[in-house]
Amino acid sequence: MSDTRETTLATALRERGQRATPQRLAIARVLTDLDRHVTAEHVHAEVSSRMPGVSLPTVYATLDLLEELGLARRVATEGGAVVYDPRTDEHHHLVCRGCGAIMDVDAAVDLGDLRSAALASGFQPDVSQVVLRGLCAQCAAAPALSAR
Amino acid sequence: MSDTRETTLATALRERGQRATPQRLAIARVLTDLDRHVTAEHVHAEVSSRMPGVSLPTVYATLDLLEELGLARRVATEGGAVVYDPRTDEHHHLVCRGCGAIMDVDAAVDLGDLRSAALASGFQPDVSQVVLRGLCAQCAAAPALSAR
DNA sequence: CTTTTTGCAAATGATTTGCATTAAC
DNA sequence: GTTAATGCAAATCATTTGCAAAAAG
Repeated sequence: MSDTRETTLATALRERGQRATPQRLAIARVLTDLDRHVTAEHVHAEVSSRMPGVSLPTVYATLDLLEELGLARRVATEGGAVVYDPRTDEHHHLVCRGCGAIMDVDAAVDLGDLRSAALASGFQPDVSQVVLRGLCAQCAAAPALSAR
Repeated sequence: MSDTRETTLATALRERGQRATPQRLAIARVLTDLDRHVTAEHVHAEVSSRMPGVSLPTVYATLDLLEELGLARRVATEGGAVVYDPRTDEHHHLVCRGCGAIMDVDAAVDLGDLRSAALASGFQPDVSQVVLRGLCAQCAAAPALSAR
């Protein structure tokens, strides 16, 4: 099944006139294997253990590419941290202001009115993203740890 | 009325054992005067024209402080840009993937289910934020300009 | 063969930090 | 007088860029 996935990526790349390099396939696989929110450094560390020599610039470029292809989503927290999310289905995020953890939430949010308002102003929305900031269970229980 | 606002800020600061310095008051005033999404550099430029000598680190520190006090909101776009928003009422954002512009949208979004799901997992949400990515009217009209 | 992609090293740019001086309270 | 806040310069950190060498198609 991972072969299928890789073939899919390889095909998608070739259709765009781009090349299915082993680095790109490895990075894509790492992203789905880790299956959580990861930074570029994170991906680099993991891919390096599997395929030594892959450079950080290549990781950044490939993550951008995967986002363009819709195989990953870039998530920015208000804190400024940027992570990549292997889940591409519509879901939302909780960001803890204490420890910075980012968690998925599966709950439906009706953005109909918002999209209508956007369209009315001439804006053409594609992706949407909802972020709830607050305290995660651990940080709420131990407020001292999250004090500045 | 701006005096009232400054007094409010000064009072809030003193209650926290912090000092109402002229720099802080000036930065807060600049934020409300500009009344749009601004970067720290932006604020620095404007405050410098009114009160030469204010340093960038002070601007950063003060913007953090204002956010803590609930007088400004930090908004991070997936592109990585960080801006401060003087509006503290609940509203949402449109981010153009062509030119990077950030616009406000006033439309109600019912986050009830999302908040419930968050609470159910032990997370205590406070601020919420919805971001819609897409193309603004200008970038949609002139796609060549936003091509990579 | 041709063109893209890579890795390296260096550049960039935003934000933060250390520390002595200054200013609030 | 005490303590917090400022300005400066330097440090840090993530991300991007230029370019020659390597690899994909």
